[in-house]
Amino acid sequence: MLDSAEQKIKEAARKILLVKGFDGSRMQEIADEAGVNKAMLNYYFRSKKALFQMVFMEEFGKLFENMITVLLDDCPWEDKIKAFVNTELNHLLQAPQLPLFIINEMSKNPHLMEEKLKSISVGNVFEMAKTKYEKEIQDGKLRNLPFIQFLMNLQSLCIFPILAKPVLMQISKVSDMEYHNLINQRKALVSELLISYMIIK
Amino acid sequence: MLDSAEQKIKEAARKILLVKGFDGSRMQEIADEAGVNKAMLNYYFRSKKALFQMVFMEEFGKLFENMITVLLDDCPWEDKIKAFVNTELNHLLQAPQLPLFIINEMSKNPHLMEEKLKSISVGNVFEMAKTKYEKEIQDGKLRNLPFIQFLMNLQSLCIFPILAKPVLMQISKVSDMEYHNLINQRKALVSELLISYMIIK
DNA sequence: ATTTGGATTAACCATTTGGTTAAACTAAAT
DNA sequence: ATTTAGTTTAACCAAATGGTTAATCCAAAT
Repeated sequence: MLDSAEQKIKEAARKILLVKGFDGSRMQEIADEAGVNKAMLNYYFRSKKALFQMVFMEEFGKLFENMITVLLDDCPWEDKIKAFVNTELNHLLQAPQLPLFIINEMSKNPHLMEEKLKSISVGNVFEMAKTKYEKEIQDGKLRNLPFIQFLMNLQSLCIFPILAKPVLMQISKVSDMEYHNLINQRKALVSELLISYMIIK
Repeated sequence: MLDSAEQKIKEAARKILLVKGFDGSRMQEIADEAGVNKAMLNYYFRSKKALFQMVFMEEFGKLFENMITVLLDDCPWEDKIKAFVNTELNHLLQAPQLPLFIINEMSKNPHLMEEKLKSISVGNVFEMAKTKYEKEIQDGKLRNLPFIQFLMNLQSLCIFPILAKPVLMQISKVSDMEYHNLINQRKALVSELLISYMIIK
């Protein structure tokens, strides 16, 4: 059932936890949002921690789907960068709370997602992408930059402006809509910056 | 007095709040860390909120000192970028919890630092730096990129790898020391990336 | 020696919070 | 009609938490 109590709780928990985090969220608030009795949360999910971990795992998975898909695709790196930046920024514009949520909870408990990481075998994907990347370097098609640094650059330029939105909005005094436009502008700008630096012609 | 109760509380509060945030911190824990009775926190700082705001304002100021100093300096932009990246990354390596703390609490309450921002007149500094920047563009010395986008790139590349350390460490499987080295490597890499893109020769 | 005023403490309080439980409800199976 | 098993609810509980207060301490001023 799409509107079973369990589903309603899941969705309510996702909504509340993503915005307020573990410490900031209240079981009662989630129950209210779901429109069910508070005891139902414990009935279906045993504890606040278990409820949180369920939401965290699901959201954490989403964050990596995009990266994995694009990095393993077999198109030229120029296209790969463009595709990555576009899909990543589109995804983030629709779920802007996601990165702060992940980083926050990972900082509190770094081992939170070790199992999940293994289950989606991020390690393998990382290594495969790295191998492809290094092949291109040896072929003289990419600049000789450590893969991890390239990944940091890529993710930094996409994610940080979403993360730091409230800070950046205040210091640059732009409206919500203007900020949204700035992010859309970035799709082309970030691709251009990375490609001009990475691709050897 | 450097070790007056008030000072001890301040320092303990900074230490605890920076790591655990407002919701995650307990007054008792701060009191223990400071080695004073819990009632002293309310005696000197009225409430948890007031104590938090004091710490937040001070830390927030620190984050901008560097940016302001470097951006308003009158050296060539190539040097400016190098100086910015170096001092910023050095600062962040010593206080890695700072950006997450700021972004976190700003997301919860975007109006938290409006007054502080005015008191250090971030708006003015931003406009002055922007004017200088646009002058260089008109002189054909810098690429024609909106100032805010340049600032986003600069800050993203410096801050995000510090913010996302726990996530990046897990997916790339590097140790603490290796991560520290990666960040040190970035000082040159980030400067090079930005300079090669921005500076027109 | 006494007074004075800030600093410090232990005890206390009201509220919030995550979690439990026993009873009640419901719908399907017998 | 009765049983059964899962679902839902209200009431309850213990622990934690931010904050208050009255009493005490202490050093400097009188």
